[in-house]
Amino acid sequence: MTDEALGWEVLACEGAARAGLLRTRRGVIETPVFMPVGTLGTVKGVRFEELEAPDTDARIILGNTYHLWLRPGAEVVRACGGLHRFTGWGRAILTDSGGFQVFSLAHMRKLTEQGVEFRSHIDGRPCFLSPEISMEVQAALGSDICMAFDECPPGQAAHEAARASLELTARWAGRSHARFHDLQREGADAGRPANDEGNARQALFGIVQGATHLDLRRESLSRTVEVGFDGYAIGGLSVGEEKPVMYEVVEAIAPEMPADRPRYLMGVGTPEDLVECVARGVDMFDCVIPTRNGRNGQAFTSRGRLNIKNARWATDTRPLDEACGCAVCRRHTRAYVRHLYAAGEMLGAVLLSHHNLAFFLDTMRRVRQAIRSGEFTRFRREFLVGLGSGVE
RNA sequence: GCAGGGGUGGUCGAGUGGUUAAUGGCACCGGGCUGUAAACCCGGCGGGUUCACACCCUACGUAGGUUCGAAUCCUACCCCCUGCA
Repeated sequence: MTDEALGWEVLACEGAARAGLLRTRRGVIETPVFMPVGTLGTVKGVRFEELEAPDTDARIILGNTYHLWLRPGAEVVRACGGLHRFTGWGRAILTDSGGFQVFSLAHMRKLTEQGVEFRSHIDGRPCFLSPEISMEVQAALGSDICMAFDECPPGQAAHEAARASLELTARWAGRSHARFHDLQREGADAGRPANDEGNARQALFGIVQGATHLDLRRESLSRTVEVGFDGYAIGGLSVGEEKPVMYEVVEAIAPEMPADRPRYLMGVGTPEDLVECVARGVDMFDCVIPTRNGRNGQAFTSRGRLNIKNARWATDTRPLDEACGCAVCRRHTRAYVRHLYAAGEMLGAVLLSHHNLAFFLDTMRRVRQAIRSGEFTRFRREFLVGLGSGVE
């Protein structure tokens, strides 16, 4: 077992922005990177072939502990050889720990020091998730990057509540770390690549909380770093706080995160958020927006958002985004996609999801290239102007 | 021809004397969605004036009538469906 689960190298910086290489046991990932969300072992509406195609070329996707734990169950995935073999996705996978569900399912869970008791959103039966169980599930899934089990408080959490939450998250970070490394030593990791010469273990990221309170964020950061992780994430943003506040927190905290580790901003964001947070020092992102909004009829374009449901596109024979070279934009018109969507045809949602992911991933490619060539400042300015120009 | 049933807003369909511009569904129009309880949720939806409160028109097959008041009751007519001839 190699000591380092991940390789991390910064290739270029511009201001706080950095372009780097993240070496996982399943391939090299150029950063800044956007990770499509595939909660249940599927990036909804998009086949793996399409995620691997040049116009998209996703190098790493997400899976979710909570959802896969409930269905089909960790042991089913383990019995099938881990999440990669189970799904047929051979590139890297990062699994979230279930911490976000502590927030998103807040009204149907009970929080204790030991862990969280959820009522299953599927059938209502009680299910207990803890740092240890989350690590066990993630080992069974065999993801390449695991996340510590955290508590994600609402963005508006007051100082006192945010402190209590942060401290619980810090204790859970220690427990996650301990159980994770025991499991690695025990060989519980179901996802070791067949051709893995280095016999690399899974990686584990810690999560910084503290809501919008910078003193708490700094404290959370130092306590998380104290535990020692392969990478560090900012959690608990884009969960109800105002956008300028989110940018402030990222701007203050990201540059203070260990420079020799990747920095991951969880759950963010819109195209604008990606560029703005890269500018503030973030390397990794994930968000459901491109797929969820795609399924709900919205296309992201270089000129802003386009609601395909709008009557104005009924006979528009242009692609979703005239500046986009994705497979959908090369072949289909707004009129056709709108027709599919209006008719309730699943292909409408599929095409929008594909385009949105291609747009997000292409944006990140351009971001990386801009940083490497020292033109990120200009890129950022022009990109934002483009987004604000409006779809005609 | 006789008997019975029925004609309601873009559409299907409630409503059988008084908060009825008229319940619902669909269609249509618009908005939202940030570590996915989401192919979901919310709003609008006769016309006109008004920023708005509000007001004015026009509406339940057609034309009359009864009534303080009618989509609802009465009469005639038109049309549709079912059964019998």
